[in-house]
Amino acid sequence: MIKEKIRKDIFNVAKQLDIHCNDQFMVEVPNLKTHGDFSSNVAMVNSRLNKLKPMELAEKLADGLKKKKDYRKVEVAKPGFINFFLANSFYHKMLVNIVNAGDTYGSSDYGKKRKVLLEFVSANPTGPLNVVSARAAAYGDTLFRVMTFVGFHAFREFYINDAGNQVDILAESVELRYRELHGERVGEFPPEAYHGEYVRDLAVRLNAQEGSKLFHISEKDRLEKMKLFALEEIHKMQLESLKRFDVTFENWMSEKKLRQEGILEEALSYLAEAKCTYESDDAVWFSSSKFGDEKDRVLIKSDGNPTYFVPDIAYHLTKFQRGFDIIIDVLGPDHHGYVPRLKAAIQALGHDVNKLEIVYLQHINLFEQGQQVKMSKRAGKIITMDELISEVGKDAARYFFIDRKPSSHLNFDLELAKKKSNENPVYYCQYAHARIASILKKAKNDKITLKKFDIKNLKKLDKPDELSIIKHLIDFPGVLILLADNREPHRLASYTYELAGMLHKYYAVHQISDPDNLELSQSRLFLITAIQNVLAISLHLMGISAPKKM
RNA sequence: GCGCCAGUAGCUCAGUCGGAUAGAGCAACGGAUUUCUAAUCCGUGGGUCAGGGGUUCGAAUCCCUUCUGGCGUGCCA
Repeated sequence: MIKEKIRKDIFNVAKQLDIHCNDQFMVEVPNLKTHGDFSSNVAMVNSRLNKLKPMELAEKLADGLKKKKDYRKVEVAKPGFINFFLANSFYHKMLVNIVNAGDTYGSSDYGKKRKVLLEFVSANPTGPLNVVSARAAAYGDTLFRVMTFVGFHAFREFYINDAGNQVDILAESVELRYRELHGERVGEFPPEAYHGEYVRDLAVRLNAQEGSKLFHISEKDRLEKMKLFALEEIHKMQLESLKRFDVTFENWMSEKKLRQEGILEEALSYLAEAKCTYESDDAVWFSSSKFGDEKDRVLIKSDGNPTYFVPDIAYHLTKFQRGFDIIIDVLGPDHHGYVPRLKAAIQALGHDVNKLEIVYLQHINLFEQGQQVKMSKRAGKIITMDELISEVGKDAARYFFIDRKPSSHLNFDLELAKKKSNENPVYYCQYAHARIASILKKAKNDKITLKKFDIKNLKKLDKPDELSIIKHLIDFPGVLILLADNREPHRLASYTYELAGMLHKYYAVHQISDPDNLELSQSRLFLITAIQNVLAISLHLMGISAPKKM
C-alpha cells in the first residue's frame, strides 16, 4: 500500500520539522499524470493549525520529503497540493515482491481473524434456484473468498425455510400431481400452489419409488412423506446448482431443526423476560415499536401458530450466540421493510445490533435481443440458475453478477454474456491471462529463461506504460481490503478488467519476448509474469477460471 | 401518505469515501495483423453529473428541497 507508505513518510517529516499534522489529510491518485503518481492535501488541511499559508507549509514538507530516495521528485502545486513522483527503483522493488509472493500476493491479516457470518441465497426449498439466487451466490461467495484472503475468519451459511406454510403448500402441490398420475381429475390447479414442471417430476419420481402405496396411509402421513421427499430432492437440486457455480457453504441451517431444538421458545421467552411481548386480539405481539419499528408485530397468530418472524428471530439469536463479530445478511430488495423489526428483536434480546449488516441485492432484468425476458412465477415460467449456467457458462455468469454494485439493478444481457469476443469482458480478462501464458511458452521455446533473475535488469522497465502497470499491480492488496470493508465485489471485476486492458495495450505496442534483445525481454517477461499472477488470483477470487489457452 | 434504493455520454455502468480539466465499455465512424493468439490495439465525435438551494479554499460525492423510476409498507414467507 503506497498510500500508507507516503502517509507515514509525511508524518515522519512533519515530526522532524516540528510541524503539527493531524490525520485528516488524504493521499490519493490524481487524475492527471502531470500531478504526480500520488498527491496529498496535507498542507491545505493543516495550514490553519500551523498558522502558515498552504503553499508555505507545502514547501516545507516537500523539502523534507525530497530527501527520501523512493521519490524521484516531490513538488508543490497551486493551492497547496504536494505531488509525489516515485522512483523507478521503488517500482522495481515492489515488482519483485509481487512475483516472490506468488499466489499469496494480496493476502493479508487485515481482518485480524474477526469472525464473519455471511448468509446468502437462503432460497425457499420449494423449487429450483432462480437468477436472483445466482446473483446472491456470486456476490456472497466472492465476498467470502476475498474476506478470507485478507484475514477474516469467514463462514458461509444457507438458511433453509423447511418448515411452515410454504412447504405445506409444496407438499400439497406434489400430492395433486401424484393424484393426477393415478388418473384422478384434480381440476384447476390452485393459484397459490407451485406450478413448475419440477413438481410433476417430483411426483413421477416419488411414484416410481412408492407406486400407489401412499394411498393406503392416512392423508396426514402421506403429505408428511411427500413433504420430506420433496424437500430432500429440491435440496439436492439446489446443492447441485450451486456446485456447478463453484459455491459451497460451510453450514446449512434448517428452520425445522431450530423448531425441534426449541430455539423458537427460547427466543420467545427471552422477549417475554425483557417485557417486550403482550397479548391482544388472541395473538401474541412483540412491542418492536419501542425499538424504532413503525409498529408492533405479531409473533403468535390467533390460530396458535408462530408467524415467520419468530423462526427468523430465533435464527438470528443463534447467530449472536455463536459469537460472530460481523453478521452479514444478503437479502433481496423486497425484504427491506422487514429489517427494522428484525433489528428491534435483536435489541430486545440484548445483543449489539451494530454487528448485523444488511446488504440488499437489487433485482435482475434479463435481456435477449434487446427485449426484456418476462418471467412469471405463477405460470412457472422462470429462468432457473441451471438454465442460465448452461446458457452462458459459469464464468460469464459469475462475472456479470459481480460486475455491478449490489445496490444497482442488474441488466443481464444474455447475448453479450455468450459472445466470445472483445465485447465480452469475461473473455477479455481471461484472454489476457491466456495470452501471457502463450508469450511465456514462446519465450521458453526461444530459450529465454527467468531463472536467477537479477533485479538490476529491471532498470530496463522505464516506459510510462510499464510503470503504470506496476503501479496498478501494487494497488491490488488495497483494492481487496477496500472491497472487503465495503462488501463490494464489483471492485474486483473493474480492477481485473483494467489490468487485462493494460496487458493488451502493452502487448500491442511492445515486443515482449525477443531473442535478439535478451535483457530487455527478461525484464518484460518478469513484468508479465507478475501481471499473470495477479490476474490468476483475481479470477480465482471471483470463481472464474484462468485458462492458459483459449 | 410513509420508508428504502436509485437517477452521471444515445445505451450499460465506474468514479479509490470532499480534491486539480468527470472516466470506461457498447453503439457510430475511420484506421492497424510478413508479428509473442485480431477473443487484440489506435483514433474521432459525444455531458446542465435529474432540477433548485445550502455547507467551504473546493461538491457527481455531504445537508435540505422538488421531480422521476423501482421496491416495500399483512395475524403471507
